[in-house]
Amino acid sequence: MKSSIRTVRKKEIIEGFYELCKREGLENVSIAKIGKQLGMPPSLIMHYFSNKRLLVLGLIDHILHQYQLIYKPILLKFEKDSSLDPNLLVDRLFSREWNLLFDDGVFFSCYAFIFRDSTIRNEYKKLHLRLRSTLKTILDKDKNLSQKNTDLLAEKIFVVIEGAYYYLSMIDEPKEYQRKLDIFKNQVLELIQMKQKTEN
Amino acid sequence: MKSSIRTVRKKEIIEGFYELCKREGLENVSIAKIGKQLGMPPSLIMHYFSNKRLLVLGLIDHILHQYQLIYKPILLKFEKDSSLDPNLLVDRLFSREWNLLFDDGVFFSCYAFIFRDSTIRNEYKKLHLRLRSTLKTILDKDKNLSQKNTDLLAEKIFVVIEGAYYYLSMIDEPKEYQRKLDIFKNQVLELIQMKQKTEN
DNA sequence: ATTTATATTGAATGAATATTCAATAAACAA
DNA sequence: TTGTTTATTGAATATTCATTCAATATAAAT
Repeated sequence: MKSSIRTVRKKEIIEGFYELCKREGLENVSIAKIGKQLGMPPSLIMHYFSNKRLLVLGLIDHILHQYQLIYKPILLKFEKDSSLDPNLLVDRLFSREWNLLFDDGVFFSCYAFIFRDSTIRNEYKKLHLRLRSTLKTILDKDKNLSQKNTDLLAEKIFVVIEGAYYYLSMIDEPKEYQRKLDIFKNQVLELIQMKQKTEN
Repeated sequence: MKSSIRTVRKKEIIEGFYELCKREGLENVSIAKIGKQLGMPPSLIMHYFSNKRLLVLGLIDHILHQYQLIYKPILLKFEKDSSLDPNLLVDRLFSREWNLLFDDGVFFSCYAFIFRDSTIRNEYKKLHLRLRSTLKTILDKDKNLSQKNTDLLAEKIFVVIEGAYYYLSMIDEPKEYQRKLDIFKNQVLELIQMKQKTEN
């Protein structure tokens, strides 16, 4: 009830924008095209987003929100159990089921904005800090990792995840993909099971 | 002498394109703007690149070429010496002096194309395979790493480098940047000095 | 029911877009 | 020098772009 027309429509517009970006690429989407996709005049879109930058900002907000929605349940699953099966954790961290909900092309197109827009850069940064922090919370629950620097460990784990996300996006041959994925999963496993030093 | 007008002009156009992308972002650069920047009519640009896709393709070719030019000397330095100082290697791998020659924003904008253009995807893939292969060659020269799976090691090292490249791009505070950089450099050092298993 | 605020429409704007074309100039080959 | 290919120009195309505006409809508040 509280969701006024305004809120609903803004969401609808951003989602239409996102769909078009998936299909045609961010650089090819115009306000007119979004209007056509949603069956509304461009002027209505301008009514809610008074210029295109705000529209892009809204899209990025949406994407980062999605990103978080997908990662978090994976991680929260382990917040219930106080014991931690490293293999299971790693499996979940590298699970790509989110690919159905989430388009990598749009993600990287938007990521490119961080280099010319500090607002966007900070949003991205905040998201990644949150992801690391959640992972640390989970690692802290593991008795085997007590007295280890889990902050540091979370940092090292995520840099592999992000490198893998970047690198694997180029691979379309399934066997090659799986082979490389296994390497990176193993790399993270080794980090978790390593005699972790406290200082860097 | 062998460089015909055609070759020279094409290069000039791509470089103008690249400069504009740095300043204004790939999505805001038009053929007319490139023409203005270079003092030539848009029709001349179309004479050499018959449509915009070819222009983008040329830009990506240029970028990947630059990328390679910057990495390779770093790595080739170690091809001369048969001994390998891991600290020095890691320093070079993470050196960001290339930032002066190379714009990260343009790189990621172009990277986003891999998701909708398989030609571009393959170009990016080829580049990354080459980088890993060069690193392997270097690692193979180190006696301490003999009988280790250097293929695998190169893969693990580069995924950290790439994750770091991605992640550090968000950090503008120099101290924080340095702190994180040190973590990732150390992570690679540990990989090199680790008792590396032969299988995965 | 009347007022007020918001939502929606459709038409219009001028600027910018990629691309085409015919004409001229320069470079090259014979 | 003549002929031919390539380089360069500038004007023109139709289309699309983000954005504005005034008019109308709907919803919310009184």
